[in-house]
Amino acid sequence: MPKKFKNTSIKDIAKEARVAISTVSYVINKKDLVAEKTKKKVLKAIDKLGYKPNFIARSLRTQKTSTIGVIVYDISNPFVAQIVRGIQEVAKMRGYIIVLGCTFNDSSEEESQINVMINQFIDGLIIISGPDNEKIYKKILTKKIPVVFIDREIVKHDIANVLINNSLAMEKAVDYLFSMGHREIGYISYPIDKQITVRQRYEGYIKGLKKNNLAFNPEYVIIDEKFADKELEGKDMDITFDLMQQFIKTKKLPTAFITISDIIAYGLIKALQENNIKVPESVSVVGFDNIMFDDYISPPLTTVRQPKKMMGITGINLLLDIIEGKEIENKRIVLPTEIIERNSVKSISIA
Amino acid sequence: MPKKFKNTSIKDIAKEARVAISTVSYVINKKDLVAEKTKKKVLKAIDKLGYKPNFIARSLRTQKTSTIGVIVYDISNPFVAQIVRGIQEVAKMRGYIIVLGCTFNDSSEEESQINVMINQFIDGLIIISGPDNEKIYKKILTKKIPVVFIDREIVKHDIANVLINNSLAMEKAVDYLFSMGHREIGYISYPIDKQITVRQRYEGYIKGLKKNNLAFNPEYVIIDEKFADKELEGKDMDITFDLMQQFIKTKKLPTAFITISDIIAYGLIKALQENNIKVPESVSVVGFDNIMFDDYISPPLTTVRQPKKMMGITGINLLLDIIEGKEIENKRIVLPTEIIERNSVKSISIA
DNA sequence: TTGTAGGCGTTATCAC
DNA sequence: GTGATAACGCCTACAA
Repeated sequence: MPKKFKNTSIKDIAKEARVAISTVSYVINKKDLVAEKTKKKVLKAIDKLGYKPNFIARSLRTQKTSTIGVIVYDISNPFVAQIVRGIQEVAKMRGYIIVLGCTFNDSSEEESQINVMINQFIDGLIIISGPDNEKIYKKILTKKIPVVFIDREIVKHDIANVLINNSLAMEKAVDYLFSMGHREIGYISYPIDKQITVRQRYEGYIKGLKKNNLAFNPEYVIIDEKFADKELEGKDMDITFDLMQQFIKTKKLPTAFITISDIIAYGLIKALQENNIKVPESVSVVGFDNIMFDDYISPPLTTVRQPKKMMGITGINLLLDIIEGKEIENKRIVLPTEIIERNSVKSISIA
Repeated sequence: MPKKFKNTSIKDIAKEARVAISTVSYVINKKDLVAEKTKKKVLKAIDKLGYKPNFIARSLRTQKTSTIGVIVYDISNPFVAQIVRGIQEVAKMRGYIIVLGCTFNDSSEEESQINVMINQFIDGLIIISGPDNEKIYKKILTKKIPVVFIDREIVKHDIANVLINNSLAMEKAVDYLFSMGHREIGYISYPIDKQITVRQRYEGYIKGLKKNNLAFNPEYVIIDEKFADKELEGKDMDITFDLMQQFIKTKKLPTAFITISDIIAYGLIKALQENNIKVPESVSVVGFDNIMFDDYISPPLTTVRQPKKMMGITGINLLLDIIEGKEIENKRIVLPTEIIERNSVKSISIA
C-alpha cells in the first residue's frame, strides 16, 4: 500500500490559528460570521498549511456530494460526446463534478451503473439515450433521485426529459426530400421496438410519406437487428455498409434515403459509391445529428441538425435546478431541429 | 430542497438482524469471519431492507474512494474518446469509478481541475495529452498522488507515462512517402513549443527527411498558433481548411503532406479538393491517429495508427497497479504504431 | 463572536 | 465469533 499522506485537516488549522474548530469551519462556509481579525488569522493558517477541505467528509456530513452522474451508451460517439461536452461546461460553472459511465447499450450494464451511482454518492443523474428500460424508471421513481434523460423520452412517468421532436424532425426530412422532387424515399434505422426515440422517428417518416401522398414501400426500409448488437462498438458505419452491399445486389434503390444518424449515412454513402452509384446524382441521402464531420466527407452531408451541445446544457441546468430546489416550470423540454443543406441531396425533375 | 431519503444504514441492519454493527460489517467485508448462521440472518436483513453500503462513509473511513480522475482536453475528439473508452472498460472491470474533466487545452483550467480532484477524493489520476505544464508535474510529485499520463511525455520527472514513439512514427511516415516516390513532403502541425509530443513528431519528420536525403523546405511546413486557441472547440478541421485556402493561393504545393492528426488531414483534403486539386492524384496525404472515420471520407485516409483504446487500457492498468501497490517494472510504456494504407497516398514515378 | 459536542455511516481495534 | 467503541473530517445546534 502506498502510504497515504495525512492531509491537513480543519483541526490542524484550528490549532495553528489558535481558534476553535468551528471557527475555522465558519470562515470557510459562512464568511461573514467571524470577526475580521480572527478570520485573517485563520486564512493565514489555511494558506500556510495548504489546507483544502475534505470533500468526502463534507459529503458525509451534508449528504451532498456536488457530483452528478452521466450515463451514456458510448462516449466515442460524436453525438454523445458533444452532449457531454455541454454538460461538462455548465457542471464546472455551477460547481459540480461529473462522473461518467458507459453502458454500450447494454441494459443490464446500465442498471448496474445506475445502481452504483444512485448508491448515495451522487446528487443527480443524467442519462443519455439508450433503450427503454421500465425497470430503471421504476427504480428512479422509488429512490426519488433527481434525474434527467436526454434524447430518451419517458412517456409513462413523470420524469424530466430534454428532447427533440423526433417525429416532426423526420416528417420535415420527408417534406424536404419531397420538395426536391423525390418520390421514392428509403429509410435506414435501428430496430424501432427498443427505443421510443427511434420509433418516433419512424412514425415521422411514415407520417411524412402519408402527408405527401407517397406510397409506403417496405422494400425501401432497412431496419436491422444487427444495429442492436452491443458488441459492435461504434460500428454503425460498418454495419450499414455491409447491409447496403447486400441491398444493392438484390433490390431496387429508391431515389433517396433518410437515415437516423449521420454515421449510418456515412456507411450508406460509402456503400453506394463503392458500387459506382453516385451521391447525390443517383441517390440522395439525408443524415441525422449534424456531427462535425459532415462538412468533410464527400459529398458533404445534408442532415437534420440536433442541438447537441444545447441538449447537454439544457439537461444539466434542468437537473441542477431540480437538485437545488428551484421551481421547475417544465420538466419536458423540447429543442428545435433544422435541416442543414449540404450536397448529398439532389433536386430531381418530376417526370 | 428535495428531502433526502434517509438511507438504511448498517445500524438498521444490525437492529433488524439483532446483531452488533461490527458483525454486519464483517459479513459485508470479511465474508468468512462470521458463523454461517448469523451470516444468514444478516444477509436476510440486508436483503429485506435493501441495504447498500455507503460509499462516502466507507471512503472517509478507509481513505480510499475507488475513484479515478480522468483529465482530457476534449471529450468530443475521437482520439481521446477512444482512449477514455478503454479506460472506462477496465476501470469498471477492476471496480473503479471514473470522474471526467475537460480542460479544452487551457493550462489554468487543467490546474484547477487537477487540484479539485487531487483534493482527497481521488485515488489516482489519468491525464490525456495537453500542453506541457511544469507546475502540475511539481504538484503531482509533492502530493505523491498516483498519476499516469497518456500521450504526454514527462521527461524531467519520474512520472508514469504511456506513449507511442512519436518521433519514430513520423520518421516512418516520411520513409513511407519516400518509398512511394515522394520527394517534396509537407507537414502540418500544432505549434511545437507547447507539447513535447508534438515537438517529437516534428523531430521525427525532420529526421526522416535527413535520413532520406531530402532537403528541408520551410515553405512546406505549416505550423500555426491558431491551433493552440482554446476557444476553437474541435475546430482543427476548419482551421486547417482556412490555412490551406491561404496556402494554396500563395505557395507551391509539395507532392505530399503529413499531418499530426487525422482531423487536420480532413481539413487539408477538403481544402485541396475545393480547389480542384485531386487527392491523391495531385497531392498525397497521410494522417495520424486512425480514427474511425478514416475509412469513410474520400479518399479513405492513409494514416499512422495509434493504438488508442490500448493506450487507455494500458494507462489505467498501470495506474491501478500503482494504486494497489503492485510491483511496477516499467513506468514508461511505449506502444507500437503502424501505417495504415488506404487511398490518400499515390505512388509517383521518379523522374 | 467563539467554543463544545454530537453525529453523518463506515471500518478497525479491542475486549469478551 | 461477536460486541462495544473510537476514529475518519466535517458541519451545526447550542451554549457560553
